[in-house]
Amino acid sequence: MCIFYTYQGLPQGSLQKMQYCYDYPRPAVTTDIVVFTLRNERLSVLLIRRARDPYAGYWALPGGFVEPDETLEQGALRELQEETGLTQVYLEQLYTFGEPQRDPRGRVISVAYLALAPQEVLQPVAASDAAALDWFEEEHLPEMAFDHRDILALARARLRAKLNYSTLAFKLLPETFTFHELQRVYEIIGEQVLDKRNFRKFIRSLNVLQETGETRRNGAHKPALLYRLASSAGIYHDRQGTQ
Amino acid sequence: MCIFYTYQGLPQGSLQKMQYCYDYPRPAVTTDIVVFTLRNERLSVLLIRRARDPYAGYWALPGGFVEPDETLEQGALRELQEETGLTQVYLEQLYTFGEPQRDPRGRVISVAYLALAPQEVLQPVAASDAAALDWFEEEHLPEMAFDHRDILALARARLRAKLNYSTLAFKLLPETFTFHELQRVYEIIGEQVLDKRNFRKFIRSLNVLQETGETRRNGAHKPALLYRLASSAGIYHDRQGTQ
DNA sequence: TCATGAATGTGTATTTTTTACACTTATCAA
DNA sequence: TTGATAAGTGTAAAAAATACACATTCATGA
Repeated sequence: MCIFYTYQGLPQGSLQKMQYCYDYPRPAVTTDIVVFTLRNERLSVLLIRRARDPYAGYWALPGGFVEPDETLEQGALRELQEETGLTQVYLEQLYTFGEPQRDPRGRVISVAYLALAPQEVLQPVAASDAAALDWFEEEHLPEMAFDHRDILALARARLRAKLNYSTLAFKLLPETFTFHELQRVYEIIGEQVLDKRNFRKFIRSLNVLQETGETRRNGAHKPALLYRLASSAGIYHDRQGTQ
Repeated sequence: MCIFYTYQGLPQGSLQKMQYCYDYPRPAVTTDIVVFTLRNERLSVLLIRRARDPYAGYWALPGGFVEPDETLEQGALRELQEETGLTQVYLEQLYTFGEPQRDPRGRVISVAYLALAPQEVLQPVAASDAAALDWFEEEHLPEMAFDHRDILALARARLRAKLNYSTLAFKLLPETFTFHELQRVYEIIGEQVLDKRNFRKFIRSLNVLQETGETRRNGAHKPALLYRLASSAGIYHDRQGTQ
């Protein structure tokens, strides 16, 4: 398969436009990345405004075609870097979307990824082509291209579902953080307020916190202890895994 | 994209072998299906013996190329039907495998599915090309082709992890079943023995059982009541989702 | 310097859930 | 009629989750 075909009899234009030929039709394969972060105490997703048809003017998830020699995850990371400048994100595979009609240009199968990062890491976004990139909160999503709204919805649901049996929440915080900041992550994603003492008990039972010894002064009150995620802590995937 | 290219100047052989040409290289996309069932109180997986290279003589998961006008799930079901005769199975997407080197013939991205069915539904397998198809227990797996061993391992882990927050176990039983049969499913997949009374409490708390009113006589003892999964019962995906 | 305001940090009692555990019942076969 | 076998049931103890209130530390300003 995967033959690089150079038939000399083809007109010059055709040669450059259609070099890759196969016995059977093949779908295009892309990655789409749902990047979540917390901004102003709101869960926000990074979208790109499409310049061209189809869906010109609509907003889309970052992503693009998978290249021949990269893994799917590498492809997702590369596209994210190229389109948004982001490099330091946590990434996990979400689901693969393959409805035949999901892209009007033809068959495109997309492997969707869920990405999480603290806002601090995401400053590069501001440096990019600002007009075409923006963060959106759940309640104020723009019109989205393709089936990207569905992908986003699944990512949101997955994030919420995994909160209680994973350490995903920590991926939305900088390296060191206070107990209260961590609690806010759980509250915002879970959309419910939590009792301070019970929350601390819950986190401690995970056995993944490490004291830094540092504190943070934050105003006219007692300073908060700073913690980090212990290096021994895994991600607790799937209660093992994915869905 | 996805152009049907018919350049008349090509030699006859080439025309039939390479009709589909694209601007950029595209991976092939396949589905692979991990079909689990319970046979003789053992969790077993359906494999196909490969006749050709690569991996001639090795065993592989059923699956194959996704066609242009079918969804990924339809592709998985079609391949399963073509290769094994199975039609009535529960199917859910597992994970997408895309290591560049996973198939020596070239770039092949595989969307893996987890399938479950009661043994009763799986009789067609016997009718198929018997030499090339077989069921294997976990402890006696043959040498497997490609990365299919990894796919199988992930499916096994997912199945076990989802037992306690889904109704997947029911998909391994016929329409009506006894409490004890259901308990055996949990015990076999979870690899632990369970207390009869606590198990019954647990299942009842799910609120998905419907009495049929029938009983099953099974030997020199009290007959067991038969139940079915209530039609109102969902799958309890993901605590919503996948990983 | 002292009083106030504001967020940090801690423990216990109650409720709920999970676990451990043993005997009676219905049927078949001898 | 008796014995063997799997079905079916309830309660007490332990563990986990929940509800709930006050003392501590610091900054600020009177």
